[in-house]
Amino acid sequence: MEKKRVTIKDLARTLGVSHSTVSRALSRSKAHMVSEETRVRVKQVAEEYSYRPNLLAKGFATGRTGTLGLMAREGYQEQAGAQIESFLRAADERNYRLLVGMSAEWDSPSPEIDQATQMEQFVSRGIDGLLLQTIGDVGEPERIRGVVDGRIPVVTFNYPATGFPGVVLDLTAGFHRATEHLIALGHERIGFLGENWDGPGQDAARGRGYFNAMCEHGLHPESLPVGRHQTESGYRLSREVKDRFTALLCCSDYTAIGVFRGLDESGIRVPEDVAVVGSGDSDVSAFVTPSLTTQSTPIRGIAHAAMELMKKVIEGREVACQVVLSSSLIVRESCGSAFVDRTTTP
Amino acid sequence: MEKKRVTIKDLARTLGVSHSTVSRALSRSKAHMVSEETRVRVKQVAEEYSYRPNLLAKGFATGRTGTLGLMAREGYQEQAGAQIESFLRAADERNYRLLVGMSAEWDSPSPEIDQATQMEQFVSRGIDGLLLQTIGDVGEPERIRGVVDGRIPVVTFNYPATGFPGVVLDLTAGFHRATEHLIALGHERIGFLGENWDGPGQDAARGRGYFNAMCEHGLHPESLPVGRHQTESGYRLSREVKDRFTALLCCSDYTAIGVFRGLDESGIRVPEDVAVVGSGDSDVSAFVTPSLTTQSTPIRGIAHAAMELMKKVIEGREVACQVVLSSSLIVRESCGSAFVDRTTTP
DNA sequence: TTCGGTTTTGCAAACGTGTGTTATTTGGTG
DNA sequence: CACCAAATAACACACGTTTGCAAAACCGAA
Repeated sequence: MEKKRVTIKDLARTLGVSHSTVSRALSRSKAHMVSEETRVRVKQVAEEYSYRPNLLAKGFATGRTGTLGLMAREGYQEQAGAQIESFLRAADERNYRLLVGMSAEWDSPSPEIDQATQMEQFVSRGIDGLLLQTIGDVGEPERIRGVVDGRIPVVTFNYPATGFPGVVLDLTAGFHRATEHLIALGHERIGFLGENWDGPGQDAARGRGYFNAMCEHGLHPESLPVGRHQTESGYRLSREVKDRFTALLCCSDYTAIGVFRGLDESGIRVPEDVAVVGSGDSDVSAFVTPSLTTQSTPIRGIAHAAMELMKKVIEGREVACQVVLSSSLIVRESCGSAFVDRTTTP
Repeated sequence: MEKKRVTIKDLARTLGVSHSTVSRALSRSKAHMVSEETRVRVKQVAEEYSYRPNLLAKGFATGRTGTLGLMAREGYQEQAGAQIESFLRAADERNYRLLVGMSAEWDSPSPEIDQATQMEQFVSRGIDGLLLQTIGDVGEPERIRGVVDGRIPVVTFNYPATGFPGVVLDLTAGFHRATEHLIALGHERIGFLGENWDGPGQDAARGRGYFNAMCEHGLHPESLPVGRHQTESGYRLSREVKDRFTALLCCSDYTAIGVFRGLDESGIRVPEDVAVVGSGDSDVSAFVTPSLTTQSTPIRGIAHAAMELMKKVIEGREVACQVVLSSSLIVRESCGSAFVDRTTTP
């Protein structure tokens, strides 16, 4: 262990030139050209000695590291992972490495480093930009500013933060559409399994779509807060509400699967007795029984859009625009298809 | 943008001391103590000017960065993400940051950077150690050695690589047990949905357990290779094999869910007609109908074990041991429980 | 040959921090 | 007061790379 790596100076010595020449030969700087002859000579020797630049030193000297920070939020067990995966791919394709952090929100078992500290560490490590999963709570933009302080570009995703460029999925419109879909099918008692719509977060964004659609049709909206473990929460809630609703909107496909189970155990059929809508269009949603009508959330699209935005911001071609991606409703079996009269008050 | 950060020299200037004194005051080096008085003075001024050390420079100077590299394998859509998440937590708890990379295996849409290049970039960026998801193919240890060359500690997970310390889950024993469970329930025609058992990879490790158990009971093992998208593959395969088997072992819970759907559409009931076993014990597995008998794969345990091992290796207290974690079988509904005579040849 | 201009190369400083060596101060004791 | 040891601070260099500036080499033309 601890073998010494070949440096630019080593190459210079064996080549009999100065180390600055070697540096220039390897990194095609426009000013101060190096002759074609020495360039090939340098490259050949570098290859021969299998020279690998010390990117730490390089970043230190230039101020750019080719590394981006990704701060994700914990919470959605499966989704968070898939999202990180998408970002990894998107970054990779643009030749960026990713320093990944995740801030715990709920039941953190040990005293972990808080988000601000983590972000500061990222900045101190010389990231070229920060991809930040926002949750849209009050004071969030100020908090970000406090840490980053305009030193490095930030691109947010999941929720807009005023003053920062970001990518946002129009969950509100998506759930508005989903709710109207249910209403068009004749449903009136429609429940929303998610946090209340006047708070921050993604669930609330969905909730507002639901809330608006309900109000527009003179229906009474009602939310049932979902806890940490989505599938289990869906199960539990569905057993609690039983026959109070003819349709349930879930903020995650996994919640919907929990609902399936809970209703099944109560002898309630989906979609005949109760319609269920999910969100996420995860791999399984097409294959559960009944297959799940769900709001698509294009996590790859988000990652790509965020990376493109980041590139623009780094190059100074963009300052604070919001890229809004729309989500579509994927209709499958879990809501039925025919119009059914479900009026209970004769 | 591009605001200048406060450096150690700035502090030294305002304090009227040398920068080395400031450095020593902030990083309690054992030799060359600094007086308690100046220490508090320095700390106070550092706080006042909200000094943040340049970790890039620090890493450059010391050779240690407090960053670990995590090279994951793409493939298991949901699982890869969850695994990264577990590692993030485990690293965070030990005050390490994570540079994460993921190597594409199958249908990479664009010419991405290959694994070796990525690993070299990680090393060049000065990681203190590499957490490497191995797949156990031939020549893997040599390839790793070629890149890392004994310069930084490596801890593998998922599959042993000779010469490297690692954490491995005993999938073989797990599937051996699962197979025996099915045999004990009276099954004889048991199919394995996964790559063949003589190849590399996790599926094969599971397959060997299946293979051995079958042979030990004089039964004929058969594998059906699963493609990229697990849920869909489970669906497709289950429709192809129809009534050739009375039990199916899946390498992922999601494959099992696909199987559920496929069998259901063919009018085959689970578990009455066909028993199904999954792997992963994902959140949904307890809530699908029927709930899934599955092999637990403690991804958090793997992450924690790998991090503990990494710490030991970095400190030089360990060289090349393999930590073997065992997986248990979680029995639920999808295999039935009573012994049923399923002999078809009268 | 000498000159001017262009291309190529070398020198040296800089980036921020850590640390070995040396110089200074401090404090106690004879 | 003088002296020595211990504690503390300063000086200087190192880490590997980039880059502005100056020097050198080259080349063609007067």
